[in-house]
Amino acid sequence: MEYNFKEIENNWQAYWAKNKTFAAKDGGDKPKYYVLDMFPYPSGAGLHVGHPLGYIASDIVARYKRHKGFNVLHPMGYDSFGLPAEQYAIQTGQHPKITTENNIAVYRRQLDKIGFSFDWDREVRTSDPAYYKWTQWIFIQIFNSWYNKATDKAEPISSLISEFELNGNKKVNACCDEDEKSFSAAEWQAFSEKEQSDILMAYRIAYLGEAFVNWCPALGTVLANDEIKDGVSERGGHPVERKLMKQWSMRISAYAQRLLDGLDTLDWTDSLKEAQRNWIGKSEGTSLKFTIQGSNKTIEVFTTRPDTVFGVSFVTLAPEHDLVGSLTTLENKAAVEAYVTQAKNRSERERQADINKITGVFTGSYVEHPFTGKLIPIWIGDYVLAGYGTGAVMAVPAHDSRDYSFAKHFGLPILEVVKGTTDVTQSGVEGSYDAKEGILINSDFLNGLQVKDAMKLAIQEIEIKQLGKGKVNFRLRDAVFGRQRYWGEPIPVYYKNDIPYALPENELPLVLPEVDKYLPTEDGEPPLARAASSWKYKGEFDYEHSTMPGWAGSSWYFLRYMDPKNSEGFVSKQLAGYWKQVDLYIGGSEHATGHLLYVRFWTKFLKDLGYIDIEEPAKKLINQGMIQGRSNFVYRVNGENKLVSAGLKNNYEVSALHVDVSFVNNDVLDIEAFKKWRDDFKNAEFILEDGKYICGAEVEKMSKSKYNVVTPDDIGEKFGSDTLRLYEMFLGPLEQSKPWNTNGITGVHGFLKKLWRLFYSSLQGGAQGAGDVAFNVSNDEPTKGELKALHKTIKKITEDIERFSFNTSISNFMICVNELTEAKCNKKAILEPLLICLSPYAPHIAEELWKQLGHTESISTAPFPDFNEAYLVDDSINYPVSVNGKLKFTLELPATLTVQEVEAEVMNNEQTQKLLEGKQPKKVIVVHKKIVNMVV
RNA sequence: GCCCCGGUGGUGGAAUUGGUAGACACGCAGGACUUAAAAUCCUGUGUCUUCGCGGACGUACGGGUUCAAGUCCCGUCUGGGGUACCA
Repeated sequence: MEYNFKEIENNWQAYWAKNKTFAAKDGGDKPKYYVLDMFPYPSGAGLHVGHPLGYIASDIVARYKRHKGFNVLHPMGYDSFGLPAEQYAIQTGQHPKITTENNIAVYRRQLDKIGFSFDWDREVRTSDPAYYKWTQWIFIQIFNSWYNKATDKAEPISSLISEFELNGNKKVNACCDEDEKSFSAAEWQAFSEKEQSDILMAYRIAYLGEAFVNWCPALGTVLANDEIKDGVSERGGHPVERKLMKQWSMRISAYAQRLLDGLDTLDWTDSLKEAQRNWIGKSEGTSLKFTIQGSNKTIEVFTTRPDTVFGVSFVTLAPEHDLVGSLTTLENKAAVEAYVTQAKNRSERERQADINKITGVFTGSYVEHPFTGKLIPIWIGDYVLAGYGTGAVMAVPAHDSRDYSFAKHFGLPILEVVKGTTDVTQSGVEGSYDAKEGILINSDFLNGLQVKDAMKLAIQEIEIKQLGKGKVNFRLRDAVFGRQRYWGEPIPVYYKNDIPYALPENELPLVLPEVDKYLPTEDGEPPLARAASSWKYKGEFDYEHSTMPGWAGSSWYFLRYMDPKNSEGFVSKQLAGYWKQVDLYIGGSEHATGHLLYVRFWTKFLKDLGYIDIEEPAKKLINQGMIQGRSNFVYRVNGENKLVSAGLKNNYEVSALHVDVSFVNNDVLDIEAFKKWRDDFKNAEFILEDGKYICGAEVEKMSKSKYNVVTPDDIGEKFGSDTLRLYEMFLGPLEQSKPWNTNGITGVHGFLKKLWRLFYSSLQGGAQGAGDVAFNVSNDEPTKGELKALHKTIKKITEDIERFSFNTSISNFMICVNELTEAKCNKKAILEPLLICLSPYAPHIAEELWKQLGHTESISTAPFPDFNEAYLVDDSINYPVSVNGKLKFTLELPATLTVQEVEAEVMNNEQTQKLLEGKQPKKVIVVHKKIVNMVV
């Protein structure tokens, strides 16, 4: 029987589905192991070969852990709310639900074909009302919570209300909007319901607030920062502008410190943790007040360099700063007003476009230096951001590059206060000295101190003089939570007398209503405003018209898989307690600062409220690299219907055209297929080299428009899924990005055929046809060599899986099969354990051969073979002998020899004598069982 | 600019704690089987040099540490990713 992968793979996929082979049990004696993939957005294009890369890796781990005796949870689902389906709906009028369901069906078929061991009974879809009911429920919990800094966790809003009733807000230490006024208990009682609601809103973790958002007029929606690239929307490339809008937001900033601290407990890559640290952007410094000349008002700045306070040569305010109006003197009024208007109207895009253009204007006013009393001019500049710190900076041009550029541009003084490697005040020296190293000079009481010590002392002095205090700032902003779109979870809120109320939990889910069109209304309201007039709470009160952003559903889905059918809660406490954290999470690095921050945030929140026990969603995380496409080109002679082979293109004026990679094999074009592809090439003339048309090639992103998309289906059709799985792993390290090419696929396919032949061979050796050979496995005792080959492989494979080095495992399997083929080994005692090792990688062929060996149960839970060191011990060791570190020859010596005996053997050796030419080596180094090195 | 990760044959890549660089696979060349092809099998394949034995060089580049460096340290070049006026 030949290796008929098609039949084998179909049979076993049907078997697994029918027998629910991979269903996870919610408990039992086995230790649990949770392997999770980032679930896909089901796009219309289906899966391409890049998608399964991570899924194959996680599937190998899941299957391996089952062999190792774990109760494995390995689920899959769909992040099925999203803009593409909505865009499609806008264009075609088809309901996004329909498109989404169709796309999911395609994904499912493609996934099934690859033979993943998912527990499909636990599938979740974020767009399913039974799922988003709980997304909405969690939103309500967040809405009904505030962040208590005293206990450093989220608490129910009811505890805050009680405190307000008792003591007002004087003793409350919360993460809330800045500029909250203080009030007493009596004042609280006297506030109207609307006033109370507004105050509470400033404390809620999910809150309705005014926020500058990235408004995209063309899409009629608000975009997150990570949806904007180069000032235009990532999708569609439309211009984006800054606009102040009422928006639902999440107070993720309350969790900044915990999000930062938690990173230390995680087994994630350094680069990913670093990306999150930068995003959170903690900076320690101090606030400092500058008194305005001729006034009792002050300007408060935030600085991380209080040590350089004697180097301040001006103060810069953001154009939006409150004091701008009152500080401007009469003669500067016109210039300042013009500047402020211009700066405010500059969209984010324009600001980014001319990032290096320095602009600013002098107010005409001065502040007094807090220590020297010297007068310092107040400027306005849009390099200062209104939303960060206090919206004002003390400018120290000698030691801050932005202040430096500003000072240079406007001819302001530059005072050196830190003696570093360069003196910025010297002519010819360009740029500031920003390093936090050096000795303080020109700085009164700080003179002679190191920067670090000067910082401490400066803060101390500032605090004593009550000019300000040490402070920590975070770059992390609250996340806007509303989208003016249709295809998302409705926010479960209604409005009564202009006050937002959360829906009662027993009225969930608030189902997405039908609309006539998926566009904003004429007056700019979101699509949900198009819902029938009956779509009102209690038939009377308007619902919120925004929907949730894409990250809502994905911020807790890992919990739902634990208890997917639960109708009483988002997850039961008991099952959350059983499955706990994700043990291994695999997904793309593009989610480094989006999804992976939000899911950590929600996890911490749910823990604070006692629903789950874990602080972090995923212990270990691996980013699989991107699989890039490899595009092929043909070269058309300009103005003619003539195509030139790549090697000859320099002889002509040509333009390169993308050609569908399915007509190209090893860069050779299938001319007949190509002619049929597009009518305009039907009569084209081809200029060949060596009788072939050679295409040009380039590595690019895999995309439809570049005709370089390769789907797993094609490979599966030609070589089978086991080959696809092995090949994707064989390409290189999981985390590395690499272009897809099928050049080596025959190698892994050949390996599987060779494995098959170990079981189905007449064992005549040498060249043999693929004739009809019977299953032929013997029960003979294995030889020492065969056992060594097997156990070497068990050892390597185990180590490889534990460190997620899947590409090297495949090599090791190849080596093993090569050795067994060489030894003509068809012994059950060797082949049976080998099959178990291989089954996580190539499960179909493993199941089939396992069955042929006489087993009636699936191979999937067969215990992983134990590795026995004894089989690996060699009787002799092949010592490399080198002179001055350069290898000269190798010497086979008994393993029992001691270091001294090895040295003696080497020295007495003929070849050594020849090399030394009678001289004595200065030194001989023998590393036992490793190497011998002589120094001469 | 800053932060992170890389740079090894014609190609993908291996070398886990410093210890025989190039495993495994592709490609290429030659050969066997075949009327032929496919499939399969065998041999060779880092570069230079030599008829050959062999020798020299070799992990982006320049230094250093070490008996020994792809691996550790310093500097430079270069590719990829993240981030961007965050005071």
